[in-house]
Amino acid sequence: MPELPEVETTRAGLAPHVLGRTIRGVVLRRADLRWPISPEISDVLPGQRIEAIRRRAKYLLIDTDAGSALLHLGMSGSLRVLAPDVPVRAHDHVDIALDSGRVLRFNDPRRFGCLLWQAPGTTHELLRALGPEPLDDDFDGEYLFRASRGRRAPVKSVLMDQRIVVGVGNIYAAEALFAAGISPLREAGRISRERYVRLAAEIKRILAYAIGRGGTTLRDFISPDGAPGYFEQELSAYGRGGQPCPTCGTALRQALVGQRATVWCPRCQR
DNA sequence: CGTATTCCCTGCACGC
DNA sequence: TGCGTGCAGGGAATAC
Repeated sequence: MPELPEVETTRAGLAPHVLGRTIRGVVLRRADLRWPISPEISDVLPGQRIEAIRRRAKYLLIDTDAGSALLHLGMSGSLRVLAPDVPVRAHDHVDIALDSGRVLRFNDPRRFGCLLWQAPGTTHELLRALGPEPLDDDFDGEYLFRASRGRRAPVKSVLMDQRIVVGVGNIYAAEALFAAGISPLREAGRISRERYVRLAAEIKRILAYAIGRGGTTLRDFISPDGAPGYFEQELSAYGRGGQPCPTCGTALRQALVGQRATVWCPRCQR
């Protein structure tokens, strides 16, 4: 389940292997992902040089002068740089062969991911309405406070709304709310500026920490075992429903919020 | 407009 | 052992 930290570590791990490389060819084994893979991936990419690899929200952008590949890992996607003779496995949908002799391979069992095309100088429709990056300076408590005025939805749903802020998925929403002492059920429009300042700070802290951890697991990006793990041991709330709160020992509660499994401490989070 | 719900897909953890 | 069932989840699409 790639969340923002996993996407960022993927970007950073790929960069030294793909920057400045020319694409030799593309092999498409299966095109029906979330949406059909754009034809430009096969038709335009070969022969192009990779000028940059960027991240926006949980999307990766691989830039060339002819346009950009826009890729989302969905819930189960992974990108690895491999020697050309590494056998193809189940769900290896796309290979992008590089002039280094290596292959950039996209695997996605559940096919919730996508691989689309963004023309030069344009912004893809999927990226247009996105909110700020949580680690950028324009995202802070004051911003969250203003963006949430009048919103009656639970704060967790608002945090996970990509138009408000990108890249805060189920895991990190749960962890940040726990760290900030805010109940995920609380009406977003009724939370004080002060508490949003704390929440924004916790979001930044936890994401930055996870990116730092991801970086260490991804050092060996070429190995077949390149999948980044989360710091599962270190999660305080996510996936721990029924277990004692790490702070006060009260049993953590679990319920659906916006159709997402949600865990919180009824004592520490108000 | 904001909010709630549904759906896409496969692997895995269960229980019998 | 093997099957069926339910769940997980990002986020667009749809329904209110």
